[in-house]
Amino acid sequence: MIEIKTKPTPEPTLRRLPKYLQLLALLKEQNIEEVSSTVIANELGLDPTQVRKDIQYTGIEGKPKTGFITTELIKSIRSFLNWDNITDAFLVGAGSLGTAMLGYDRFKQHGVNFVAAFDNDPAKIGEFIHGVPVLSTDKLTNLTSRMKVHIGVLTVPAPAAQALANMMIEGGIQAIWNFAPTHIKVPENIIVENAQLSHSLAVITRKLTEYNFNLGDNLYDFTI
Amino acid sequence: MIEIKTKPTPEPTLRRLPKYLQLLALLKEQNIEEVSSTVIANELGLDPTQVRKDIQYTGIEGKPKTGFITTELIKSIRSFLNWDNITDAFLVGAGSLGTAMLGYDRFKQHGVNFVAAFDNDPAKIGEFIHGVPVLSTDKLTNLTSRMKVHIGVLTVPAPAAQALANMMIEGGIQAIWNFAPTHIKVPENIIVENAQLSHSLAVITRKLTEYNFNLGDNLYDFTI
DNA sequence: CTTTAATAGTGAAAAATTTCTCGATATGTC
DNA sequence: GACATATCGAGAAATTTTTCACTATTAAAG
Repeated sequence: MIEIKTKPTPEPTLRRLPKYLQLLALLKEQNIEEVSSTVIANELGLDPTQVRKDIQYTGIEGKPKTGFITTELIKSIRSFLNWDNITDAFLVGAGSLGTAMLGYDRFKQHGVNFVAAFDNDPAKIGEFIHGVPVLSTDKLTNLTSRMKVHIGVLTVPAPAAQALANMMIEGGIQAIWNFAPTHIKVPENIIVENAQLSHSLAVITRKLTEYNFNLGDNLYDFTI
Repeated sequence: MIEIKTKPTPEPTLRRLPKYLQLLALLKEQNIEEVSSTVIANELGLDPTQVRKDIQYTGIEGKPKTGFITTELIKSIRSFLNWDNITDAFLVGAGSLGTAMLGYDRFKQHGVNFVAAFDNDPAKIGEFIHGVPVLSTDKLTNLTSRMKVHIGVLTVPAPAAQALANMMIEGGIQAIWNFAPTHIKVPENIIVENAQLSHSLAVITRKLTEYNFNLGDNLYDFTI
């Protein structure tokens, strides 16, 4: 008996893979046909071994001395992330952030296709935003299950977030991309990816403080 | 001689601290005066020790059996993140995402104050978006240095990102919050926080794939 | 054809982060 | 006032992630 256990991919790796894609797109534009981990690492300020290990997760093999074929590497990463298939998604909350996201062309390159947006504002319901129909949140649960949508993007104010998340979960959603500035509680089997601005901002504001405190170095020595 | 070396705060900790603030705001609303690491951990699905260690970075002390005083804990975290001071910031790129960010009230709670936006679209220059004046990107370098602005938010298309980042750096910017879907190269002493949607999306789409592949468990055994 | 240089791939080491264990202390109860 | 209980704080252990060291392979130069 052979037992194969698939380890989940480390999250840090998943967050770096799109960076490689961004760079690879530039290289492809310049008709650079081969690329090595070393080049990617130098370009992005990372360690070459780390890049190589990240790439290995996607299953592609490189050749010593030359590295990887640019177009194949792109394919491999995109396929690994499932960005070469179209996945339907709902957007919940058609405010300014939600509207910006509906108009964000780039999602198409990542396989995300917004089939409907939901809002509770009667003025918005029935309208189309960037070609996507805005529906009443009343229909959220029902449509999630009927259309078998697996990704829900939550761009609503904090107080509304949990209830709307629950509705999607009831409808069988598998993953919630949470932009609402609040924590949402979900069953274990639901994937939640938090994309709150504040999380990211905290890194900046604290690092700025530490940086200015330490005057350009992470070490601050003083003598008494 | 006593030598004190300040270690930088781990990034994972910085990203969790705002989560605690979100929860603490809810507890405060409910007039809950004391809160323990255990409660926070349970509420957010984290480990109590981890919560305690994160909180310790902010310098506050708790009491056995009861925990922390809610309002003081909020103060401590906010102060640690420097969210109790107002920091001026520039927004570069007044597109739909940029506009959404200028209208995002919540930044005031985090001490971020947009003093100007920059764009190269003549139709936008001279206008005000959510009360913030839109200026020509020609003035970016000069104003960054004259106004001593330390945070620049980059919400432009990929091809424009590097040049505009360079202009801010030339003007003496210290931190760039990069929403442009591309990597930007900066000198070592500049803080770059990448907030690209694609990084976050990759986690979702891959996890969905792994989840569906493994049918609800991270282990998939089969026998030959 | 041999030598040199660059890189993939692998396993080990190191570093960072998370989780566990335990003693000390505060709160409330019998 | 003694006792049970919950939590903090600190150090140790475990886990995860990154980096290092080495071998094998390929391409190109001499």
